[in-house]
Amino acid sequence: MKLRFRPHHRMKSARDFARAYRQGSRARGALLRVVVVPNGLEHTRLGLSVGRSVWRHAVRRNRVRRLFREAFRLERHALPPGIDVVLIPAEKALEPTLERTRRELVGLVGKAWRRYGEKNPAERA
RNA sequence: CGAGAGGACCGGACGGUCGCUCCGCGGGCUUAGCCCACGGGGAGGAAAGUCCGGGCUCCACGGGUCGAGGUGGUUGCUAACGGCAACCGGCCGCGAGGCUAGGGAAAGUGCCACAGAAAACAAACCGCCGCGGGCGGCCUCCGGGCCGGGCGCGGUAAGGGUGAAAAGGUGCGGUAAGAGCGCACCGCGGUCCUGGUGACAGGGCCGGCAGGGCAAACCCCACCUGGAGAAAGACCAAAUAGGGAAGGCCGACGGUUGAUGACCCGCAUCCAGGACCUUCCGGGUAGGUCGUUCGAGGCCGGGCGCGAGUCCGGUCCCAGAGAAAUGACCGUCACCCCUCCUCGGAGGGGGACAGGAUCCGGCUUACAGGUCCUCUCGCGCC
RNA sequence: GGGCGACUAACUCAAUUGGCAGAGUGCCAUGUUCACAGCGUGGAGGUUACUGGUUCAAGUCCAGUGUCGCCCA
Repeated sequence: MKLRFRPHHRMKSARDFARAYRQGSRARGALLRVVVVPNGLEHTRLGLSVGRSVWRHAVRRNRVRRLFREAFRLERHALPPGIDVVLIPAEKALEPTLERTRRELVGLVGKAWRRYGEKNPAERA
């Protein structure tokens, strides 16, 4: 199984993010807030939103982004296909580790995806 | 050895596994593209702050003056600069060196609180000194003499006091007391000479002294500046709506009896018109491509220059992302700290400031640890 | 990426041309009341965001740094 992360695995337009925030279901943990929404594609896509309030310095902010992306890359096949996943840091001044982020990512996406099914029973079929 | 001054530089190294991106070459497929394999490139000295200057792009543009903003020793360097170099002056340091917005206050305006007599036209509070008349006290050889405080007129700027600042400083002479009043040295102003491209420096002569500070207050002088900024700008260009042109179709109702077929009705053709169809054209949104990395470029050698730099030759291609890559997890070895001890090992911990977004030249700010060179002062030894 | 602004007592704001940093609310003490509120009296509280410079003197002028906020799209 290839653990690739290609450009088409990334949410690229403001419309994608707006749809996720408007229609998606959310879940929150110690490290992550996640938003999930179906995207009508066969694969799962990732969106990152790491703002300036998390860390003032770009190096620290990039560290958070890169760890989130790495966790998504490694766990992509454990997630439901055909959804958009937006990851947002849960706290300011976050210093995540890869192991914790991977565990929390899988758990929270599953939780949010179940919530989406309860909210939209028709689409689930 | 200790204490310091200046400058240059580094910013862990190597390897493994899984990934990202660009370029080259080859291959495959369902061929605007996607995928695979191989080789190569992939953050910084500040990439940062955005404080200056330029390249580049678009807009505006006849010239001059005024205004506004900026800069401010001189000479150079540079594409340019508020940068840099060398030099000059001032201040600080025993010194190596450091700091320096450092033009003009005899163009004008303004400000100088409090204190103080007085804060800029100069003047005189306490003083000091002289003269005048009067008062009191003491002495007396009865002529007067001495002392005291007060008043009036005048001299003075030494002393006191205030202040950040009060009409050069020190010394000697001089005087009723004083004062550049006179003299010497220092300072200052003018003028001439010499040296220097120059800022300035040195010297001669003359003048007894002109005159406060603030221009990062207004201002004057000299010089500089058109505006916007890559989200600049150029090109390609869906879907939908709308605009224009041509053709088709309709022209049944409706068209001052629309025109023609002499006239009327019908009919035909044509015209106007049309909410329909096709094709084309231009504008233009989403989206895409370019701008976009070969450049005031790096390295090496040589020439010129004290230097900043510059010229010549050789050589190299050295990040180009785009919801935005340069990452994640390990191992080994160096470096630093702590603990243990069989003094050489074992165990544990640590490594700063910080991430390109159009590109350069500077400035400023942040920074663990470390390397090298030159110089100064002190102590000791030879 | 580019262009601007603000920062003064615990809070909200003043401070002329540079000349002793103030006001209201709040806080503390005290009086009044059986008690509380209110009112009266007195008082404390400041590195003027920070670091330098100009000046005799800086909250004010100049430069740099930090934090917060706004605008362009």
